[in-house]
Amino acid sequence: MSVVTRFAPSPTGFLHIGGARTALFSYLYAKRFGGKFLLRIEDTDRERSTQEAVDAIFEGMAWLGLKSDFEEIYQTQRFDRYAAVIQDMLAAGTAYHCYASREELDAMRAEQQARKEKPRYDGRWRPEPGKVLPEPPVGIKPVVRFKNPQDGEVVLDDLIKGRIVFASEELDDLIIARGDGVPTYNFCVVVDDMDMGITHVIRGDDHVNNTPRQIQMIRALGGTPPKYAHVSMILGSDGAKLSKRHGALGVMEYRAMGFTPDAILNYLVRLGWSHGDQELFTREEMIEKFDFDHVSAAPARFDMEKAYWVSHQYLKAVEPAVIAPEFDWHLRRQGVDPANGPALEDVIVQQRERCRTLLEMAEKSKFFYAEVDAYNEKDAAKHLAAKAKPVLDALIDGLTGLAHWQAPDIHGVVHAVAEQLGLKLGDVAQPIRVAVSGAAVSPPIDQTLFLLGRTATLARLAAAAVHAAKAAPAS
RNA sequence: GCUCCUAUCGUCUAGAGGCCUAGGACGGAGCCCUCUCAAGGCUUAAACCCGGGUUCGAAUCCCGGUAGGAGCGCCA
Repeated sequence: MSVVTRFAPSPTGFLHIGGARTALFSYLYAKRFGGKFLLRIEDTDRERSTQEAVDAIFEGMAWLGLKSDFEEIYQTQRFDRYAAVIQDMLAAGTAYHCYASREELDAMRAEQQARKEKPRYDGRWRPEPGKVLPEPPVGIKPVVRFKNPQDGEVVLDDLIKGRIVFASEELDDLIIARGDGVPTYNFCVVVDDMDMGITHVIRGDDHVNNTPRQIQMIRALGGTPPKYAHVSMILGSDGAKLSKRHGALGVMEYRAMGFTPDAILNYLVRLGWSHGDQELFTREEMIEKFDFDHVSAAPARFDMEKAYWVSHQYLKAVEPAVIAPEFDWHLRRQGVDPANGPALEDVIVQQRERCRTLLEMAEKSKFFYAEVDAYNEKDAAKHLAAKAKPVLDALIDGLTGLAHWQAPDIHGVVHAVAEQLGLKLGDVAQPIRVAVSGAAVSPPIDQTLFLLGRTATLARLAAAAVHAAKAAPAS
């Protein structure tokens, strides 16, 4: 049987990092076995579901490159099917009407908690042989409850957590259709997973306690339960649960931070999963090697430092052309036009070993595409003081006459100036850096000038010379 | 409260009874290299939650604590 997995978010917010990891695991597992992966929108709660959230989820999945093998499915478009199944269950006696009001149920739960019991439905409308049910009150629309078998136990052989056994009597009769007829989550999931031939349900471990009831429903419907893998959640770096108030970020925010999709995926796949000592995986390797045997059952903390390291490894390893579009996106976001300067690929090659993210790279590369509007104060004070004037003049002189604007030739001029003035290379290179980039950090100076081009270089050196001439003599 | 889950360096993890003097990676510290920042190379500190068992032998198996977490809706 071919593997079919699904990612089934409810559209109540952006695609967060934990959801992205669950989606990734589902995707990888399906691909590993040549199966299918599908995306299903669980939007039965119309109060909380929004179109913006649906769009945000699609956007996040698309950016990560986790493509569904089918057209997206919306539960709200399957109401007819759910209604038919509920009718069947009512007819078969595996579900029943319950007329208890919300107030009645609230009171029941309050009493149970006062008695230090687990709050649960007490079965007051559950039909049993020989039991006399109350007369249905008029004017009340009943909910439909699943009649959960109360004998024996339900065994869940979880691919990550191992065997978990639940006593059936712990499972109360959950509502599968509201008073207005709208079906509920636990029921829709069961019907959908059966209808769609889902073989492996991979989801957050906040669902383990739902699983035995879902298994019971599947059995009541005559189906065979799929395999389950409950993935632990991701914690913040302080070990606290990630929430909207506390550090929970949508995947698109990681884009804004300068991560590439592959880097995020690589970081996430190693969060809770391992393959020996291997840290870096291409997408193909992830697919080839991912398995649940090595997924940790314990929650893991999101470590930004390690994520940055993974990001850096990707920037250094990947073909520059692959990340050029994303780099372009960041430069434009920084307000510069990438057309006004050297080819992005060339800049990437020079910058990537000193940048952990594309955001950082864009910030450090702006000067290639826009004028330097202000010098870093400290750097200018140090390197563009009066004593820099002769250095800059000599450089302008040497570079103006340069026959070929190539890195080795530029390198030659810089060395010659240093020698001629009896200075160390750094004493020449640093004033140039500040002059052309505005600050004292840049790629190797010959590469920097080569990429910047002769015209811009000379103009910026000249401006710096003016600045140095006006500067107070070095103390 | 009840049910369920989890527990190895600060963090992510390797570990399937002897290969463990507990390995790798991030981060930290130090040194080397160096035109800046990096990158790179080398070195280094750092962990089996506690207590009982089982066994010739336990990080690994069992039991009990402890500490975290999840769930207990006409939410998903």
